[in-house]
Parts: sequence; C-alpha cells; structure tokens
Amino acid sequence: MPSGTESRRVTIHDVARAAGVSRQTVSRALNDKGEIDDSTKQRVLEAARTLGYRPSRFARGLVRQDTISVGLVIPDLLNPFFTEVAAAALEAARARGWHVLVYDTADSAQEELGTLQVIASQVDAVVGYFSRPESEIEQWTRGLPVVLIDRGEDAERFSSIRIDGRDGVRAAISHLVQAGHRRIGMLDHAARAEPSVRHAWFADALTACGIGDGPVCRADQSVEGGERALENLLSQHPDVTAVFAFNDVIAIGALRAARRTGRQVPRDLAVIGFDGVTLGTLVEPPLSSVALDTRRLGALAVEQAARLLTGDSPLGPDDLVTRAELRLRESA
Amino acid sequence: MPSGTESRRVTIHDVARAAGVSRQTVSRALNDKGEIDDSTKQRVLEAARTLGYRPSRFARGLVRQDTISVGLVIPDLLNPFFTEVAAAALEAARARGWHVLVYDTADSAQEELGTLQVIASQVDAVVGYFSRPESEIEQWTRGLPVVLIDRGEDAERFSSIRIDGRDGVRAAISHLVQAGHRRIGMLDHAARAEPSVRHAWFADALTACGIGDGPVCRADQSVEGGERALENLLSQHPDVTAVFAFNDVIAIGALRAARRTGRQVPRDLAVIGFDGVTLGTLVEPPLSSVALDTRRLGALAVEQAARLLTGDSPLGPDDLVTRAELRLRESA
DNA sequence: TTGAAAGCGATACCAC
DNA sequence: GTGGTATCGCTTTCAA
Repeated sequence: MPSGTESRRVTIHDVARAAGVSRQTVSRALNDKGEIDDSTKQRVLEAARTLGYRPSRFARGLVRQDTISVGLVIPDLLNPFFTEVAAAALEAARARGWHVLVYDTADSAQEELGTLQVIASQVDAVVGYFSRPESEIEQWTRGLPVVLIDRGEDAERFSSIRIDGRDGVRAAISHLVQAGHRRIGMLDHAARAEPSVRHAWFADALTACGIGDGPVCRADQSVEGGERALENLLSQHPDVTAVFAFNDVIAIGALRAARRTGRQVPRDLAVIGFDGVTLGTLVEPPLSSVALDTRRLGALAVEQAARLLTGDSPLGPDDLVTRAELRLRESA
Repeated sequence: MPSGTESRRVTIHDVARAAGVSRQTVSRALNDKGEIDDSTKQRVLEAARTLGYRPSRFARGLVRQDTISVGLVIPDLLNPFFTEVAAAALEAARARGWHVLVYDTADSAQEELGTLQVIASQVDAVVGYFSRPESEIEQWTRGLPVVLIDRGEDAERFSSIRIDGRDGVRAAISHLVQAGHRRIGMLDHAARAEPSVRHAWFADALTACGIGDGPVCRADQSVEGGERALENLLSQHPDVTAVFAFNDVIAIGALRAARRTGRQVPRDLAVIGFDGVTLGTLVEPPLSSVALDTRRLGALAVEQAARLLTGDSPLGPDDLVTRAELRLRESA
C-alpha cells in the first residue's frame, strides 16, 4: 500500500488540532454539552465536518458503558414464523433501548457455528434458535447470558423458552377424529435424524383418541417441501384423509399440493398446521393451526435475557413456557 | 446502592491477579496465541471461568479495529416485502463478515427519529428506509456512509437505491387494457400527504394507453387496509373492473375484499400488485405483480455501503437502479 | 515463556 | 469556558 495515500482514521485529536483547541473541547462541542463558547463550538463543528470526523463507537462505549446489545439468532428469516418471532423480539428489545444484532443461520449447522464463533464478542446476551449441542454453545458464549427458544428436551445449561403443544395437538387430532377422520398422517420436518417433538405429541394424541399410529412423511421446511411431502404421503397411503403438519409453511405446501391434485380441502383432505402464522389467514382455504403466541415468545425471550443480564431473579422453567392452542379456520 | 453488593465488571486484570500472572498472559491464554506454557494457560482459563470473565467488546474493538457493523433500517419487518429485503441484506452482509443491527421503525416517523438518534454511535454504515428529510438524516449520521432504499426523487445528499417501475407499471396497465379493461383504479398508500411515485407511474401509464385518469383510493399498508380501500373504491366507482395496488400486501387485501363481496378474480375484477413478494404465489388466485428483485435490492445496498466504507469508487446512480417488471399470474 | 509499557479513541473530573 | 490528566479494558510491541 502506498504510504502516501494511506488514510488513517480521523480521531478527536486531529479535530482538536485543526480547530486549535483541546480534545475535551471537541468532545463538548460534539456532545452538545453546555460550558462552551458558541463560536468555539462552531469552529470545532466546522473542523469536524471538513475532516469527516466520526467518533469511534468502541472508544465511546469503553468509557460510557451504557448501551446494551443482544444477538438474535434465527434459522430462516423468510419463514413467516421466525419473522414474527424476530419482529416481536425486536419490539421488546427496542422498548428497553437495546440494540439487536440479527443473525440468519440459514437452517445450516455450519452457519450456526460461524455465528457462534463471532457473536459473543459483539453482544451482551444471545437469544434464539440453536441446534448445536449445548456444550458447544457454551464453549463459544463463555458465560454470556443465553436464552434458547424451542430447544426440545435437552435444554439444561441454558434458559429455554419451551413450547408446549401437547394439548393443542391433542385438540387438533381430537377435532379431526370427531369430524370422522380415522386415517391421519403427519408431515414432519426433515432436518434432524429423529422424529420431532411435535411428532411425539401427534403420536400421543392419536393414541389418546384411540387411533393406531398415523403414517409420517418428512418434509423440508418450505412450501415446496410441504407439497412434495404431501404427494409422497398420499401416494404411499392413499387412505389418509387428514394431515397434521410440523408447521404452517409445510401445511401451506400441503394445501397447494392438494389443490393441484384436484383434492378439495377440507372435504377430500383436512389440513392442520402448527405455529399459527398470520400468513395462514391469507391462503385459501384459511389454515387451521395449532397456534403459538409469537409476540409473547419473542417478548419472553428478551425479558429473560434482561433478567439474566441484571442478575435479578430469572424466570423459572414454569414461566418460560408458551402453550399452543388450536385455532380452527377452514382447512379442517 | 450498598457498596458491599456492588458488582463491578470482571476485567482481565482480575483474572490476571487470580491466576497470578500478568494481563497479557491472560490475553494470550484466551486468544489461543501460542507462546504460553500449557499449564499456565489452563490455570488462566480456569480462573477466567470461575470469575465469569468476559472480555469487553469495546476495549477489544478499540485495539483491533476489524469488525464492521451496519445498521439496517426497515419500516415494518412483518411486511413480507421488507422481510425479503432484510433477508437479502443480511445474507450479503454475512458474506462480507459484517454484523447487522436491525431497526424496525414501525412505519412511524417518531420511531424513525429515535433510531436515527442512536444508530450512528453503533454502526459503521447505515442502510435502509427513511422518510424523514435528508438534512435530518445527515444531522444524526454525521458523515457516516448512508445508503437509502427507494427514496423517491429527493435523494441528493445520499446514495440511494432507486426503484424504477415506470416500464413495469406501464406493462401492467397495458396488459389490463388489452384484456378489455377501461376503468382502472388504484389503491395508493396513505402514509404521505401527496400521491406516491407509483401513482405517478400509474397515471402515466393510463395516459400512454389512451385512457383518462383512474380513480384512486388511499390504503393503509396492510391487508386490512387493502380490503377497506377496495371496498371504498368500488362503492364510489362501481364501474371499475381492474385495480393496481401500491404494493402486494394491499393487493392481497383487495383480493380478499373481492372474494368476500362475491366478486370473482380476475373475471369480475382484475388485480395487479407491486413488489412481487413470494407470498403472492400462495394466495388464491396467485397475484400478478410488478415485481422487484428483492435479493438484488438488498445486495446492492450492502455493496454500495461497502464501497462507501472503503472509499473506492462508489456505484453511480445508473448502477443503483432496480427495474421492476410485470410478472403475470392469475389475478389479472 | 513471561512481563512492562505503550497505545487504541474517547469521556469525566478537576483544576485553572 | 477551557485544558490537563486519569481512566475505560484490552492487545501489541519489545525486553527480559
């Protein structure tokens, strides 16, 4: 690099020299403190402008330790459910005057690791979705307050906002059974090796309703994934008359596949999703869903982060639960 | 505050003392530098763990000036268009190793001001949507690189990613006219006092197609807003057979209102939106739209921010344009 | 392998 | 009103 062209950072010192004052006078002028002659102030401001001076946020943060930042980790911002959670978290954080760094891990364990590796040095607390082992999360966050969201059963070292959909799913299946359905399938999600917790609720509900187990098909977390999965499911199990989906996005895929293959919903096929995203009200027919309160979810996570941060009485497991409930619309 | 309970921050110094070494040795241990005896290292790590030590990101950032953060300002993350732009920007930023602070200004000038007031001290560059006067933005960002998105005609002091929908809208109207429509209305957005730029394109297109001006109704930026607006429009102008909406969210509202009032789309009423959000493919009937490349939009904004930041040849106005193009589906 | 000392860039407190 | 000095917490030379 040609040393002549090298552009050093403009510091407060440069401004001070240019304006012929001391550094603290510059500071005063820039921060609108009183105790400064107006003409001096103008001169300083002028110098700062011409030099293109901008205070270093690090230096400033170092001395006035006031601002708080949280990292929000989301698997896929384009999934409307996560969008809603993110929006809720953003709102809750803003209410506290916090700044939020958002990381979209693109549903990838690799990206998640990448995020883990850099996030700790940028924020005061971490909130969000992680699929990697807790030990690994701990290794990278080193004592940072961490609030996990929807971390199945294995949340031990960290606070976790649990989602309890057992009753909601049972209500859903029970509704289907009462409507006469006897062969109910599930579109589970395909990311992990084992069946999901939601599938366990599903199986549980079937038993409770006195129905044998239902056929399952794995689906990618997308509308297209849902479409493909429904087609697979129905081709393997043509007798299925109702499906429960891992989430609304997949359910909407099922809705589309049903329509495309000439099935009428709910007459020929009943569909119930999970999450209760607003998007569900916009599709045709409107989607029935085991719904979560996304605003509460986001707010709760931030609330717990706040408590962890200040050290005062964190919420216990019993307060960190969000219960899902059946929201019936027209698809079932 | 009882001085006995007061919890000072744990610094590197405390760890050093606890481990019986000097500060730089602690630094070495924590940052996996070589040049350190393994047993010392373990001792330090142990001490750090028990004390719950976490390095200050400000102090660290001050000395190794490497990490870059951008502020992303979005009017409403729940609007699917902005979600897509945000996701795109996030991805582009991540590719550069940048951190992204997201601010949702909730479509409110007040929140926007609040954001403006705090953002400059937290980021190295700002990207996004602003409705406040440029002078005000400048006042708060003080020379920070700023990239505006879709800032109508009055973007002079800052780089702005322009959206050119003139041809796209003209294609849309022309399509409607060819389909036999003669009375075409618009659902404009209601935020500003004056009609939007998109309305100007609409009016322009009507003229180009040799049609007198079309009736306009203002709509809030939401599905419900679109529903109400369509009802108003049709009750005041029952002869309207096609509508162009300010954006897809409003258009989807129109779709719903049409359905509810027993009109069939596109037979009784043709609807064309603007933005081309993915959501448009999920509604019934799929929404025709003057579509934008949201990924390009987000990527472009970040790209320009990068150039502004490094000082090398920023993109000129001609490169900062995204052209919209008509994407026909079934609603028109 | 370890430690002492010198910054990084800003603000706060206290003289003047 | 203005300037000197200490300080925030960490990393980076450079000596030992």
